Amino acid sequence: MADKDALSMHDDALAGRRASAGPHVGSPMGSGAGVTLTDVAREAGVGESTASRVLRSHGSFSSKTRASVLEAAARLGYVPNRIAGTLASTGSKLVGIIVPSLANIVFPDLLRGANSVLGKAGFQSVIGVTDYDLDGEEGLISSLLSWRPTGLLVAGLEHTPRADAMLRGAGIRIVEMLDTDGVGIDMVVGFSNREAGRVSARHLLGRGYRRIGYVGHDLALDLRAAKRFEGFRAVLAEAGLQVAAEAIGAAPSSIEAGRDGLARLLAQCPDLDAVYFSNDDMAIGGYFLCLARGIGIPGQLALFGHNGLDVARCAPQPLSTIRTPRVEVGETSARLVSSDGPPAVITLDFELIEGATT
Amino acid sequence: MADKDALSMHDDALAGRRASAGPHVGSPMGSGAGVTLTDVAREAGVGESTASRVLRSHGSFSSKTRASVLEAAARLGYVPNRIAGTLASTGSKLVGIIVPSLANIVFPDLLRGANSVLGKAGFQSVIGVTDYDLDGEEGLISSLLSWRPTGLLVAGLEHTPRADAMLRGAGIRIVEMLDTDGVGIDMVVGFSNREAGRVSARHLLGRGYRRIGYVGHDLALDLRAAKRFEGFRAVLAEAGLQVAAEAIGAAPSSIEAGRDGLARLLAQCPDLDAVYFSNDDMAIGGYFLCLARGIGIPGQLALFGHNGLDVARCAPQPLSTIRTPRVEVGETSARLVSSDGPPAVITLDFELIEGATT
DNA sequence: CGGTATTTTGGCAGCGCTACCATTTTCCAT
DNA sequence: ATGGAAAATGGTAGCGCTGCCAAAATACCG
Repeated sequence: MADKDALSMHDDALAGRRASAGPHVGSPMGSGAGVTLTDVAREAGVGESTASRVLRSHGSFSSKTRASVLEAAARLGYVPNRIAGTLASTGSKLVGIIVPSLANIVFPDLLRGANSVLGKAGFQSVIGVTDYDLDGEEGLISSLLSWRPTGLLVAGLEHTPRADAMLRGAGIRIVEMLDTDGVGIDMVVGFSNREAGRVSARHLLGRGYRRIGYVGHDLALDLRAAKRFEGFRAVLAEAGLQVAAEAIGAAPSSIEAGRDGLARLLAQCPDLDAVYFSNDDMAIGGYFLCLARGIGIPGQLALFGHNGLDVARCAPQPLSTIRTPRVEVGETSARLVSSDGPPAVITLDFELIEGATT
Repeated sequence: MADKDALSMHDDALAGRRASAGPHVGSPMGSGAGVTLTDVAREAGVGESTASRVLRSHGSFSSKTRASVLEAAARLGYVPNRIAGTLASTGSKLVGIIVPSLANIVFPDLLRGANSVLGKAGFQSVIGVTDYDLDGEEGLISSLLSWRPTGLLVAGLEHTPRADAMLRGAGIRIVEMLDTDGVGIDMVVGFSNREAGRVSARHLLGRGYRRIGYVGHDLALDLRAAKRFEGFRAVLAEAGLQVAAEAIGAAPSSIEAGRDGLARLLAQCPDLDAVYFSNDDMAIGGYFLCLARGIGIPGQLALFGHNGLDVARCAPQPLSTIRTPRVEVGETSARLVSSDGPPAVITLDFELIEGATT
């Protein structure tokens, strides 16, 4: 860290990374806030546009000029004003990301994938959290749009009519993530939750389980979990079966909700031989309940989750579940958001993990 | 068919959303993108500044004017351009948040707290992830600063000299989070990790454990974990003891790393009576190992973590740990970032949770 | 009803930067 | 040298909005 130019605009594409001009750091007084391009240009004895070109490594300039501009910028502690830059140019180098929650690791995973790719491409992520509220999402969309982002990544395909209209009319790339069961606005990156539910059901049926229960969280809010459950029941129905009992909590998914949900389910219907959970958090809760009560897994009761979290993979008995490519969805979405191809739907594969709980 | 309810309700919701993709909303052509305040003003038959005042509910205007401006804006699908607004005014309504990682739920928790408070106050969060790299942090700081945020929230007190200089010189509110063991730049919100380590050690000693091991992750990167360990060892030293053995992995913390770390630790030193983990993820990994191997907890081996995660609280034997106020730190930081008081250090309490593993 | 408060309103100058264009300088081949 | 192409450079018009100020409309008072 000893030797980058103070300018350090972070975009590595910029020239000047190796200029190593400044003898020291810290600007003379106050700081770089307030130092404008005009100041730098004057200090370097060049025109404004020349300074701008150098700082952005865009266009041509002599290496002499380059050096003096960089030196002046470093000495003054110049920090470019991207707000002004964005207004003057076109693309904003901002990408909005909207997720329903940050409490479930699934979404931070998504963010992580997206942010890492975006960062490398010189974009900044602006986030919005809807708390699973579509009206809240509508507000966030309008709010994010006002920053004139290059594109918007949104979890889910369902939106209010107004949100839908805003997204369509925004004139920017929209990527809807994590769900391919439906019609997208522009780009869609994800997997089929319905199919995941189907695969889960087939797995349980294939293992011979017949008295199957379901433990889930609020389905009116988590539309993707609802689609999984739908696919799950469809397969059961094809086999002439149905879910023997279900416990659906009103709270968001959590380990505790899974534990309590399974307790209620068993109270209501003690002779189940397998339980499908809305996701791994819930399933781990169920698993903990079984451990606590000495319920044999999978002999007495089989457990199946969804997502493929670390905690599920590392449990004494690895949880049978479906690993979803959350980080990859984020990465792919980020890659697409600045592309200019035609609208597309990208379906990524999920993976059935045959753990030790089925 | 008894279970049809949940789904049908869900189906309706989906159908409704999809069906009513609005007849209007959004301008005749293209869309709201491109519609400027000037357009709205012209359409409403008022001056630009009047339209601006109405749309911001700032200043005075007749209710008649208000109605026509609002109507025009709605009809044209006007979306204000905050970039231009920010450039023209002063405050940016953007707040930068820098965290080392998104893979550990601790930081999403922090983000969640901060973002929820910020959102309510009309701010947008712009995030940066350093991957525990201080040089990366430096780049992110400079990058975020270029968006002229109202303030910056940063996890941790340690920065490169250059980053430190940039933060001091930025002329905006800086809040350093999650650590009060050191000197801050402006505001600090967090708790003492060193003290948390001390409290943890005292707890173990108080329960009579004497042969204590440590399982941690890369301490050169996670400075806060290092401070905890330091406090922990200090108390042991005061009691004339020292850590009997330690296993420190090079990878970031994870359940798997905790499991493997404990395995190595036990291989190397089988007669421990307690283990202190760098955090709950690691501790849960250790717990799982004990379950798998049939190691009695806490009889044979006691486990102690840090953070107070859900998974630790809900385990069959709740983990003994320290609950840290992560969300609160985020909330408090967000509240402070737009304040104008003098610099301050706010120390929040952590809580010792006497679980069943010690 | 005149005259002074008060409320509304519109014009316009930037905010800091980039894009475009015109100009100047440098570089070559002749 | 000498014209012409290429490289460098500087001037300047906005980008869309807000803040300031003066002008216009309305309200109020005796």
